[in-house]
Amino acid sequence: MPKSDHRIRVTKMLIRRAFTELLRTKPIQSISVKELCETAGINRGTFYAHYTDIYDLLKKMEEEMLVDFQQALRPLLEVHEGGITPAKITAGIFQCLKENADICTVTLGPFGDKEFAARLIRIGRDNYVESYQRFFKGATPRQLEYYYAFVSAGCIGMLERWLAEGMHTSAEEMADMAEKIMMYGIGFLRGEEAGGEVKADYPV
Amino acid sequence: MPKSDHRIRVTKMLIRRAFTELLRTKPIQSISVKELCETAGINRGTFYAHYTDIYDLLKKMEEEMLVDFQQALRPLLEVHEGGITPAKITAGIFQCLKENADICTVTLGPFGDKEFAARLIRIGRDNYVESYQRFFKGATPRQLEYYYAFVSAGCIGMLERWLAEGMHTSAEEMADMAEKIMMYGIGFLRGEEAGGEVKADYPV
DNA sequence: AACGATATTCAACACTGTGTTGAAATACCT
DNA sequence: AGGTATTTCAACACAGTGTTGAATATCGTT
Repeated sequence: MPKSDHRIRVTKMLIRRAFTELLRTKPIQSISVKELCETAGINRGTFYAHYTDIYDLLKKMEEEMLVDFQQALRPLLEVHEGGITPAKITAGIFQCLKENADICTVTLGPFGDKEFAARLIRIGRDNYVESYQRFFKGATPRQLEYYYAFVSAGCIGMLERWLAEGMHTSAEEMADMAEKIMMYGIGFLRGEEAGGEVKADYPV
Repeated sequence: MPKSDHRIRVTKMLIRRAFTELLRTKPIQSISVKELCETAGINRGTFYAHYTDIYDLLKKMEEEMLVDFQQALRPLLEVHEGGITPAKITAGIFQCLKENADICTVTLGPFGDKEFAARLIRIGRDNYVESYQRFFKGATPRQLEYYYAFVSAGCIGMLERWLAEGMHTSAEEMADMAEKIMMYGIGFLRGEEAGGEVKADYPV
């Protein structure tokens, strides 16, 4: 039982390549199935054999990326109490995004899909929030909500800028910056490394 | 010379009302001009007399919102050195968004437009970045870039959550939270009000 | 109130893209 | 090499697009 026919893989590869190529020049809403198939060099009927429409294609591509994303995070999260710092987790995230740059530059780019970013955020959410909650009992749930809304969107914003600039900075350095901004806010710009209490109290 | 015919205003109002109504139920990409005109109760030809397509309509609605946005910010920015705190500016921003909730819930919502959020960010950018640069000479330009990318996206993220929750929190409180997160990072959750040096050194 | 000007309606048009069909051709895997 | 699965191809009905011109309704002004 051939899990994946060679022809199918080729077809899907052609479709996806053509799709990302088109997305570099125009927003998704003005890409038609017809045009996509012509640039991919495949028959239109073949497209419909695999996807229902353009947005279905996008969704499935994102899906596969998110599987990678989850897999990249899992080993980091499993140890959890075994000396893994939040910085390392964050670095792992950036690294994973870097490895999937071709898709991410599109889905996180100016013509990208908001929902995709939202899902990236949601994946991180459950892992981070509970750690926070344990260590900041004084904070109200609403404050926690908004803090997470802020920093998650903030990380996405950094990621977008990073991708837009060709990812010259290393994943580790990006993670380090993100971590520090989350920890110290604007203190980050003052090279505030030894934050004292705040850092010490943060879950390891 | 009548600057705006009464009929035109009525037509545009009907179109926009129908548009936001439809956007509450389905993503923009599956709204056709035909359907829009039917729910608006106007002729399809009339739509094309004012807009070229659905996205043109969205763009023009966003445009008007951004004019409001700019106007709401200008008085705050003009004084600039006269005792206006960043907190007040931020509160003004949240207030403006709240007044344009009908459009913003759409353009910043899950089916919304990334470019719109990006433009909101860009408007704030020029005003904030130079203030930062003046006071944080130790920071590299890249650090400034990424710090701004982080906090601007962070604010948008908070805004989105705020809109999604029906804006029950006051604009002032939102601004206060945003401000503190930007200043103290996670220290915000520990009720860190008297940040000492950091706050004192921050531009007024 | 009546005017010219302007906006909207309406029906019709050609056109593009959609999504599906069945049969033929092609490539796959064992 | 053979049976199977995939792709191709032409054709189809269908829905939405964007534009047209003439008729109608509404406007601002005198």
